[in-house]
Amino acid sequence: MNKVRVRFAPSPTGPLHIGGVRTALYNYLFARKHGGDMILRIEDTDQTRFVPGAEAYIIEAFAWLGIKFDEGVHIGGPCAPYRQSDRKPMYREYADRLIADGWAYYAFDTPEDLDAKRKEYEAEKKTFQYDASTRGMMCNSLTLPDMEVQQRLNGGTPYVIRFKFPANTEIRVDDLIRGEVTVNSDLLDDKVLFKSDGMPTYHLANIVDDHTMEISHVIRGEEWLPSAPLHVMLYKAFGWESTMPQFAHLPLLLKPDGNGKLSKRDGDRLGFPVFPLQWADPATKEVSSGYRESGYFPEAVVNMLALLGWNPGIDQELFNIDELVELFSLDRISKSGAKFDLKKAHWFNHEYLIAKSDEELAKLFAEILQEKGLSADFGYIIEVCGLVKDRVNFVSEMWGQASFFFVAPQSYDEEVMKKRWKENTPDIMRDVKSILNGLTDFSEQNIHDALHAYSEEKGLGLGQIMIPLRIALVGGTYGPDLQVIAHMLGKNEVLNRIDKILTK
RNA sequence: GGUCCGUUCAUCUAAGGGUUAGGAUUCAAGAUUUUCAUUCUUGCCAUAGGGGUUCGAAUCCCCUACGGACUACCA
Repeated sequence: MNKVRVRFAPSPTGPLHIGGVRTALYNYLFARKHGGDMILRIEDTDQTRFVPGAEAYIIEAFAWLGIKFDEGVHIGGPCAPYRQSDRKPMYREYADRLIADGWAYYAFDTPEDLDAKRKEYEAEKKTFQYDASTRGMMCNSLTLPDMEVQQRLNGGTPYVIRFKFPANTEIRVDDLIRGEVTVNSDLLDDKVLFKSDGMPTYHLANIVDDHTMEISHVIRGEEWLPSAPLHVMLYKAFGWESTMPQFAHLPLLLKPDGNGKLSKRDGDRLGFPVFPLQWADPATKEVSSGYRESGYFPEAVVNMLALLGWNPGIDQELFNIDELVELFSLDRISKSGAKFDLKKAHWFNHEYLIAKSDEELAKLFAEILQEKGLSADFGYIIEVCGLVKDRVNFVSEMWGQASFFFVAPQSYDEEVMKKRWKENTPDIMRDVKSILNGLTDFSEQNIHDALHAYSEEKGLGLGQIMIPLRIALVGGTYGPDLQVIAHMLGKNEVLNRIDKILTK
């Protein structure tokens, strides 16, 4: 087998969609698994859809995710340039070659002509297709006398170059995921390969680039399956059949609710990111959320994405990227589309969060504290993180679980107060205050022993003591062990907080 | 409309003709926790429908239904 070389080839028309990220990930895993190369190529043949910043966004997104390329626009390589607009001069000769060999022809039909034709057909409830059955009545180098064609070409009349599909031919695409797909050429239209603006279309540029870059496997989304026969025919037309890459068309990522392909709007509508990084549309200023900014760990996103449409066939679900590389294989990719599951995405992030060290989390949490204008001993923050990490899915949720470690509660959960703050509670709290005040060593053990002794002495249920005390210290009935909290806050703070709730 | 692809619990999926159809997430219950969460245990929940082939079908074939993609001088 030749060396594995795969590419991810996005269009810089906006932020990278999470489905595209998955496609890139599968390419990456496949390349690593087989010791091959992973290439980042930018397909910007449509100048009208170019969005500034999109290319940089794509590169930054992969850097964040830890998906590394061996060659590409950002790092160069033996097949440079890797941006199709920079490769523009080389495509023309390939189009000419196709024409010379009778695989393509010039077409002079204007967009208006084509539009009119389509309308005409539509009126008869038919669909117009530029193909073997209709090209004879259109304005092209097949119907015009050679001289006129030359005149038009020389005179600067706009034209496109179309692929000339042979009539009634079965075209077979061998897909690594779907098996054999056969289509009759009569169903395909004479696709434009070269546009009137001098740029190739995706189809031409793609095949030329994949060939010259010696791509061995084309792993891309299922939306490309319908044009795969054209691509196969192009390889044939160029005489590159023997080195044609193998195809693998990935199932689509679907909306979590209802049906259809996951789209940009779904994210905002359903509250989850569709993009790896936050993106502000330069034209509309509209901001779309990103996984990074939402607090997802890149490893969690990679793990989750890897399992959306592929699985290793074992019960394990948590894998780091090296394990994924080790286990990955194209034949375990499923054929049907996968719906994004927000809850499971949260779970993945939770698993990666609790696997992190308290210190790592403390670094992240310290940033949040800083934003709130709070500071604390780093050792203390580490301890807090250790206490609350298994209760959250995101670092950003830690504040909600741990604010009382840094500031006294500003309010008390009313519902809990109503239920738990009884008539005799103030008296109990006063007792508790003086008991705690009497402790010289404010250790967890001492606090525990003192409160238990008090409970027995007075014949009070622990709940009557501990829950009000918890409300005083925390603000509600949640949080880690109360003795631990009290110890960490320190005697003065504990006494102050009891005072505060008593005088409220 | 046409072409192509697809269809196992709510969701991601396992089971490459023979299992009580397995796991994970979600949800629910119980245990633990003086709180909340964690954790543990348990439970609920699926082969789209109909025909074949076969001793035997989630698995192979056909039809139907449903879903999706594509159908641009966009990728």
